[in-house]
Amino acid sequence: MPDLPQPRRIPRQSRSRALVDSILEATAHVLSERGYAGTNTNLVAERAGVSVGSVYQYFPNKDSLISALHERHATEMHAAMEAVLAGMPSQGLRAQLAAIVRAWMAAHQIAPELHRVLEKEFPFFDAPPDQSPADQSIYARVHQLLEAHRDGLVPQDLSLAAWVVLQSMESLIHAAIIPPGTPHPIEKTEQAIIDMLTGYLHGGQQPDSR
Amino acid sequence: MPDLPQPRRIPRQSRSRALVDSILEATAHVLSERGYAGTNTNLVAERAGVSVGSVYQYFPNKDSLISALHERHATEMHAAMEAVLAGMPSQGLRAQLAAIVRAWMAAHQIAPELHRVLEKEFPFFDAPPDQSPADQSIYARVHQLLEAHRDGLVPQDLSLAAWVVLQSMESLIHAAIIPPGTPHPIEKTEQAIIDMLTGYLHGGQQPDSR
Amino acid sequence: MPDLPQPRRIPRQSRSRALVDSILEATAHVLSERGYAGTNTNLVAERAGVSVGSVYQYFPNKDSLISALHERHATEMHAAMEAVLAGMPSQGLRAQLAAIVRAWMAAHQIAPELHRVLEKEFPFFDAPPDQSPADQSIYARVHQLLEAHRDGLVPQDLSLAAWVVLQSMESLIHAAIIPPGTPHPIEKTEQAIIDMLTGYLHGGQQPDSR
Amino acid sequence: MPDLPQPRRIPRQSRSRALVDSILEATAHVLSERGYAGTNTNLVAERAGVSVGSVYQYFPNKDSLISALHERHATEMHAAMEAVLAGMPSQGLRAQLAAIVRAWMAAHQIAPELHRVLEKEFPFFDAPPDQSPADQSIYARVHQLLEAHRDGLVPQDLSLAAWVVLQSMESLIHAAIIPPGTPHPIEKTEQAIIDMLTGYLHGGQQPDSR
DNA sequence: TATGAATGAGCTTTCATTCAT
DNA sequence: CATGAATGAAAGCTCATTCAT
Repeated sequence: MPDLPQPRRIPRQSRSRALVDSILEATAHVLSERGYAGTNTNLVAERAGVSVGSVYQYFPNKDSLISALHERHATEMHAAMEAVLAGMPSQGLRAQLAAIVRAWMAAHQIAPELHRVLEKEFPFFDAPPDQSPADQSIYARVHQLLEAHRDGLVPQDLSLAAWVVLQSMESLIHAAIIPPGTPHPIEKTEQAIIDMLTGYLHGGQQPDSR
Repeated sequence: MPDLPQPRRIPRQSRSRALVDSILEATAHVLSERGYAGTNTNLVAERAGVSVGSVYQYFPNKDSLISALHERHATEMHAAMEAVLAGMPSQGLRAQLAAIVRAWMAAHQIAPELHRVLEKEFPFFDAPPDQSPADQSIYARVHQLLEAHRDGLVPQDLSLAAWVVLQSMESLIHAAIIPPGTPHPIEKTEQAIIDMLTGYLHGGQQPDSR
Repeated sequence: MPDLPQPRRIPRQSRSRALVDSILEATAHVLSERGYAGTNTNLVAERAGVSVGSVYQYFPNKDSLISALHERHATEMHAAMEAVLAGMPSQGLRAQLAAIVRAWMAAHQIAPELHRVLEKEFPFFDAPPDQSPADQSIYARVHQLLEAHRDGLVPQDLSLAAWVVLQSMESLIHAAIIPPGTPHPIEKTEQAIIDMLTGYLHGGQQPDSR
Repeated sequence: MPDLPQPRRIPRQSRSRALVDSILEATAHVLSERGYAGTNTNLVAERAGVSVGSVYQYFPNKDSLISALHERHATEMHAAMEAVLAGMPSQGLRAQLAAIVRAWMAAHQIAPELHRVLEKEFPFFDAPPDQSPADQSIYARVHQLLEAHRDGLVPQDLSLAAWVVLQSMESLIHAAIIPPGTPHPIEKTEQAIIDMLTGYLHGGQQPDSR
């Protein structure tokens, strides 16, 4: 399990691209429906309508499938974030964070079972999650966001603040969405997440905040 | 697999108790060193110095080992929390939360690898985490803590607030400690976690918060 | 599997006798309800209300349990035969065979599932069935019966005839009773068995033999 | 375990066919030499010169191996019966039954140990023997035989008669051949079986039937 | 004698991975 | 490149049997 989940060959031809996509799609399906323990490469191949051999043409091993799925998810989250921010260029940090939280919550609600598997079962592959390019981009973007509003922030170490914001945002969203999910109304939970982030970032300078 | 974590027989004699403990200890060791995928019942038995049969005398299956380990961890965290709070009866909420965070951080630093496996690889058994009695106790205690300081709190729904506080506290601690851990100094991270919780609970009512 | 199913010690004390009986009874129950594959010594011991160790006090191994059960059954069948014949001292062979068939059919109908297991799963232990004392007695009695009516018999080799009669009688009764049993009414089947035996033994000389 | 005997995939290519055959052959060998208890899938695979995986490619589980063997045997017996009858189109029932008995006796003498296992150890899988297509065909053929000679028969219910004839014929042949076998000369036993069947069917009114 | 915790060989079955076609 | 039959290591779990108490 030491080799990194790098696709064996970078597929550029559209046919290969489609193949990779359908394999990934199949992986997501099987993973959602049967969990990690119930997922195996033959099943994925069958579901994708290709042979096992073809799966191994593009993915060095079973775990790389999940790795790729995780990266795809991170990429989608990054895109969602960019899309949302592009639509609200010069607004306040609170509004921007709120928009991100809402967008991510919405995105996760589409396939909660898959995200459960991805979140709960993925990390155990030795792949350090921070190696993911998409994760890096997300981090960078949040960092940039904080810098843009540096003046109003309580935390001074923006790297640390970005890390804290991202970690708690992600884990709260996951906890809220992933089965069994929040015991509370989803909108209230969403608001609480936003409040928490804002409280941290803007938190203390208010004189009445004891 | 829905009703696992019940030991096959309730061990009352000290010999049985010791056996169960050594099996659990062995599980923790093997899990830490080899991860879930590399852990198997024969290995655990060997490490515990007993036969596989004995393992199955007390645990219905492999997963129940991890279940039990998880419960043990939750129980320890609950105890740590109680111990810390007992030593500071009538202090402010911030101080109390800070104490809990520090105690838990310290506790997790003892066997970070084990916690990585427990946190990251355990949840994939369908066992809903909320079924755990120890987890319930922890939640109840935090809820009680918030109630005792209800007057100074911004969030009004204390159930929700307890859920948010617990989720973010736990996930941030895990993210900080579990390999690869924070890229930031541990004390600063710790402080940031405390700030976040306090910011949420005491923080953001300010309309001018931009 | 080479050692013969001889009880370790011949129990003479009444307490031992009762123990052996309850173990045998438990074996019969478990065997009936779960089949050979589902039967194990611990289950039998539990059902009998004794410890496994006690089972091994009286039976050298698992198979000897079934052996003993088989022997018990054969003994019962022998007794039933003797009882029936004792009540009809000087009647015709046909009537006597008919009485035996009816008695055995009735006896087998009490616990068909157990007999299924006994008949179908027992023979596979290397114990040669003819070693059984009770089986020997049954054979001897049938042989004696034929001798008593030697004059009216077509077959001249009475040893062979006794073997044929016993084999077909037993197998037809088993086939009739053991699930799924005959597809025909039990009385008609019973009559057919009697007809077959009589047809063989009396062959053709009786014009009234229908 | 109710619907076993279906091979996982229907082998059409000659290579697969050969594989299935060699696995079955290996099963027969191992079963003959070591009995059911001593038979395991790894042994079968080894003997067949294939890997365990290949065994499971064509047979869903261990028991289905024996199921298949049983069906193969029934098919062979059916074929033997047809072959024999084809060679004696318009002869008397007695002659035809005699021919079948002789053919089956001969067939069983080839691998008595295997038949012992098949007959004695097989039925304990819940597979109802009557489900077997080959068994059905055999029954149908015997029924047809009786119908063709209906006029000379004492039994009027031909279904019942066919059942009785088949049951006793098979069980007597098995008892004669399967170790430890008859204590009587094989030819005399064979003749006795034929006499029994004829005695039942013709009731003995034929004075020439000795 | 009775107990039942402990043993551990051994079995069935799965599935990631390969490679001849 | 694609295929999918074949591989075989490996793992979970059972249960007949023992023996210290």
